[in-house]
Amino acid sequence: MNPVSPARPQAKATVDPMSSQAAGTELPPTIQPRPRDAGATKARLLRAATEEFAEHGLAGARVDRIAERAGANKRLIYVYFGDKDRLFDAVVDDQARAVMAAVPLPDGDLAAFAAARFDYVLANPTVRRIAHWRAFERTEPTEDELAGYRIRLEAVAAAQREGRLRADIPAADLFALVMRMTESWLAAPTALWIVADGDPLAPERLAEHRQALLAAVRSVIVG
Amino acid sequence: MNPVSPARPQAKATVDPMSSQAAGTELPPTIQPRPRDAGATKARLLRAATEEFAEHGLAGARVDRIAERAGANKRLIYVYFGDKDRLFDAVVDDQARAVMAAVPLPDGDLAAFAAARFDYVLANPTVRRIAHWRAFERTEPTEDELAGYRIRLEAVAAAQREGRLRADIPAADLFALVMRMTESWLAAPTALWIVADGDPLAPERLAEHRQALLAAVRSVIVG
DNA sequence: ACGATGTAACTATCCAGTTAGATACATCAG
DNA sequence: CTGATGTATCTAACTGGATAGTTACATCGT
Repeated sequence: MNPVSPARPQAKATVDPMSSQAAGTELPPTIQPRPRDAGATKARLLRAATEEFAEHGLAGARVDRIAERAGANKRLIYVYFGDKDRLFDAVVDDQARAVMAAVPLPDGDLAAFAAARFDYVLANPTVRRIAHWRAFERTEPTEDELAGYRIRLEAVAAAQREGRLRADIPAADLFALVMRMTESWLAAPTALWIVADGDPLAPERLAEHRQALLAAVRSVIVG
Repeated sequence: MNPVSPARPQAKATVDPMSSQAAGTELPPTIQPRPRDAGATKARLLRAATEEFAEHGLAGARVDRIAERAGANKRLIYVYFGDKDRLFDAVVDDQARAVMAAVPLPDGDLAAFAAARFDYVLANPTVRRIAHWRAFERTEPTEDELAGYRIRLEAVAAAQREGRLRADIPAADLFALVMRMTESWLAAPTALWIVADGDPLAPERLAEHRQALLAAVRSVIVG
């Protein structure tokens, strides 16, 4: 690759920001060298990547920006995660696992599920953005994710058999409908938000929508 | 503009692919020069851009690929549309206008609206992808779009006043819910599709979901 | 002294946007 | 009808800046 570049000595002394007896008056003002902690650094990188990917998507995200946000060196991304794509996968898996854990489907109670999911997505906006970008850029769900959906679908089917949920709609369709409904306000087109005047994200407005959402879900699930 | 370029004679003869008495045996084998038609070229570019942006988003789309898909020269994108961003805007506007025209909300009949929207999105997959990418990358709805939503919202509100739609949910919320429901199957996570076995896009399956969707919408809109 | 952790500088590639034309077609002068 | 001239349409090749990924070291903890 780079056959002609034999060492570059003493370059160090000229730029080392740590050397205390540096020539100038420039005593480095409390640049703590940060205690080394691979786990913490990796976690900071994952967090930074989550924000960056949420904002810009896979293609729009910049590896340099991720390193900067994490206050870590770019190289570490390649050490810990491999490359940009696998970092994205790591972020996606992490987010998917977090939602699955935070929003269960107790006893196939889709109304409770809808409420929990609305609250979670409201509190964690990145989840929705990551999920959507993932759906477009890449596919390949993880085994964890499949298992999560399998459990939820079985819970819905059981509740249908026991008459607690309407049975004239397939379990998957019913679940997909309700899941989608939970995002209807937060994912609504900007134009709709503008036309429906008032701040769409004001706490009272969100509370009002939450009630509307739950009323609608209740209507759907009983038939 | 071009102060130092006085005429440019006979350069032509050296490369003219049309000159029938060209030296070599290389008779250009039916490379039709394509009749010049600015409108058609522009339309081909817009169509190609729509596909490219739908597949890759704004950041992921490649201007060179768009030109190639259109069978046109890259330069023409800059002549006709300005730059990549404005080409994206053109695509978004075009798609938004198309959906607005194709999916009306007659008399605030949300069930009919849901059916029409489901059918349209099914037949035009790019619309959904473009809309989603737009929501993330850029905002700024057009005046046409605002007007479209205003009309639809008023139709819903009117139907609510006349008792044809439930009135305990704000018009905007009800509309957002129904609109979102129409995409629940097509936008469902891959994992859900896999877990609910069978081909999710098979005609019979789609017909089944369509029925489920309409049943659910009917439940929602009456209360 | 050795592996794990960290850093700055570098490179090869890609890609949006530009330059400098070339070709088709219309119109008009002779 | 004929060639000259202007204009809209189209093209290949280039450029400068950005960006993913690498190299060659440095330093810490043990």
